[in-house]
Amino acid sequence: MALIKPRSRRGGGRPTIADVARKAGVGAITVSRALREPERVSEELRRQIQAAVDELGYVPDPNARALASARAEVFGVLVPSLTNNVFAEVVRGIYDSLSDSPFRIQLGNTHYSGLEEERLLQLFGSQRPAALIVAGIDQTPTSRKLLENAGCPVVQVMETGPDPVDMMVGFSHLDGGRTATEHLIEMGYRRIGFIGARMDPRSQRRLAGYRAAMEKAGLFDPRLITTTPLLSSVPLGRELFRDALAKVPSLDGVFCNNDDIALGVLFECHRAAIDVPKTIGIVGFNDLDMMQVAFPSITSIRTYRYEIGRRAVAMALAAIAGDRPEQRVVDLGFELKRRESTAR
Amino acid sequence: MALIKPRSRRGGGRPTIADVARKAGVGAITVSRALREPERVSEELRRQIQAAVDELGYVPDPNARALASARAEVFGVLVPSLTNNVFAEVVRGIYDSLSDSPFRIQLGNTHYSGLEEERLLQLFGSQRPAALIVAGIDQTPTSRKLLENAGCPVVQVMETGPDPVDMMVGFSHLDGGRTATEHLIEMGYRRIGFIGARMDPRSQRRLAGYRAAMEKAGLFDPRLITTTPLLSSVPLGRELFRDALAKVPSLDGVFCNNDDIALGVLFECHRAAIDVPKTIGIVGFNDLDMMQVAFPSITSIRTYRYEIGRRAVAMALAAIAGDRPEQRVVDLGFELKRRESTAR
DNA sequence: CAGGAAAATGGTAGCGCTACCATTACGCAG
DNA sequence: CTGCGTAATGGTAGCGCTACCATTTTCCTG
Repeated sequence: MALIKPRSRRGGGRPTIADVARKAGVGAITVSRALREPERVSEELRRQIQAAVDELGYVPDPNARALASARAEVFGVLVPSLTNNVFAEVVRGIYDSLSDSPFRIQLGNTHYSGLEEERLLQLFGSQRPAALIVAGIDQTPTSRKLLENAGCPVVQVMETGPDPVDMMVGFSHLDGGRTATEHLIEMGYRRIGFIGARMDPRSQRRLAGYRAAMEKAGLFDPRLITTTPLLSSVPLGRELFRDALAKVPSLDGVFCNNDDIALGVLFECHRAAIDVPKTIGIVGFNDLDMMQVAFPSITSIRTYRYEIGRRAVAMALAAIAGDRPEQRVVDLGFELKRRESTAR
Repeated sequence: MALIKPRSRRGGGRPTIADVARKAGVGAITVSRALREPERVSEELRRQIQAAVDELGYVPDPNARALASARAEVFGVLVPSLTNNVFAEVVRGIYDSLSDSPFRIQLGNTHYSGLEEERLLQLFGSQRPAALIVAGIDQTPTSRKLLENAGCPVVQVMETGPDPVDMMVGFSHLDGGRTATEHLIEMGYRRIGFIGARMDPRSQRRLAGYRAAMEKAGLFDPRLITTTPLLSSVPLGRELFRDALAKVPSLDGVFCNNDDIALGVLFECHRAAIDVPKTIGIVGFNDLDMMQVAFPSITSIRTYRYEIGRRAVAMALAAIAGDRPEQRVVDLGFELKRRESTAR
């Protein structure tokens, strides 16, 4: 009956780095190094240690690691919505880019609320993340300060702008809105409405692009604009279009703030037997894959959401590795996809 | 020139619990308690401590907390896809239910891969999460063992089944598939196809439900089934429908494995001038909100994804609090939404 | 008013890991 | 053979917090 030191009362008896070290006959620190910087440990010890790790089924405790190194292997990601396909794609890009790395992802949903964003930033910051990726460039002053003091690379995504906290990947929503509207004008539409839900800052800028194009063509009329603070959806698109049409019966085109709205408009046109594109032209935004198979297919502004996510991670990873990219603001652009819904 | 102990070289100089304790004139442990179990600290000290916390801007370090208590305030969530609206809704339910709690969420994307699931479970487990929520009930033996040994409440979501690891919230996909198919039969359709992409276990069970209904009615014909391992999408729905129709020109109805596919079918019908519901009846699955505004509106099986997420969290929270619910398997059911696409 | 339970507070000793600074081993120039 | 730079390894001391076990104070009961 040996007097063995009892297994620690707390940690649930999982093997620790000390167990591995004992089994491999080396110091704990060497195990730590073998795991994190293998090139600094001799070939032989590395093998021994690996064997011990496998045999014991050792998995490092990320919490202990984070505490000791004052750095968690976590990417904090903040988006305003989880169900909106646009952000889901960005998030997917982020996940795919990080799946082979040691980094975990901490995803936060701000619900389009600045206050919520501050709360989450505070929470995420307390973990000492390796990097932060946040959607949008319109942080509150408090949030901005939080980002600046985060002590890690920060990437603002979805949009580009003049004053990055650190890095940015996105495109110009204003230009997107203008391009969409100019296309409608070019195709001969005149009484072109803007329909948008959930007018977040990006939507506001698309609207500004719409307005710029309309004013330049001498077609602007505030009555052509229909918006709501409600969350965007296909049914809502249908409702808003009916409102818009009731307000301006001479409407002959719509630039929809996103594809959900556009689809709602299309369905209402079918239902009301309004000819698309003859009577009404429709342009969406984001180019969800259903746009190209809709009947008629819907013209839309293609955006590179997935790529934004990938790029953001690539830039953050580079910054973590020490080489700050010289190009701190990356504009991924967009592309107008001309389709049947505007082919008058 | 006092010999003040230098600010720790590591932790970046943020205030710690000791700083708060000093400022409030109490012991560190009392601060810890005031923050976690306020009712165990006297009114007065609580106020003093709160004041110190506010003044210093103290935020507890979750890593240190997790290490000391061998328990991280983290919910691990594993889903096969981030962009599929179905899982996005479940995840949204989880986030909304947890937003006012101290728990963070660790979201993992398995890409429908058992291996990836094992990897993530291993990773998540190493953090000692407070609870695990995983999609599906068909874990590999390794994953199942990992879940059983996680040492925390586990909720399997999306489906119900006979043998929960711990708890379950979902519904019967087999019954859903059967109900959808029976509806088509009842409405007078006879050559009813099944169209499905990404045949994960849930899709397989919907197919089984379809098959059961068809066989019972003496209508089953394997040529009516069209599937692909590709990821589901609206364009793919269109493709598959064309394939199905080429294979079986007499097709007069389709049960689509999900609403994306159904929408693709509808668009193709428009394009090919096939009358819905006269010539072809369409039923979808999940009842995305666009189904009710499509033209014609599409019959679908309504599922309660958001509610599944909420319920899963509620059950996990209850288990954490110590009261294991006696009902460990919760069936949230589904509802057939009859619409124009089957109103022959 | 003693006795004892309960409430309120604090001290100590880690949790499992890594930063920092030795220490040792080795090779090679002088 | 000495001296010294470099590579490889290890020991020590925390990281910031909480579990565990005192200790003190308060308040009841008989």
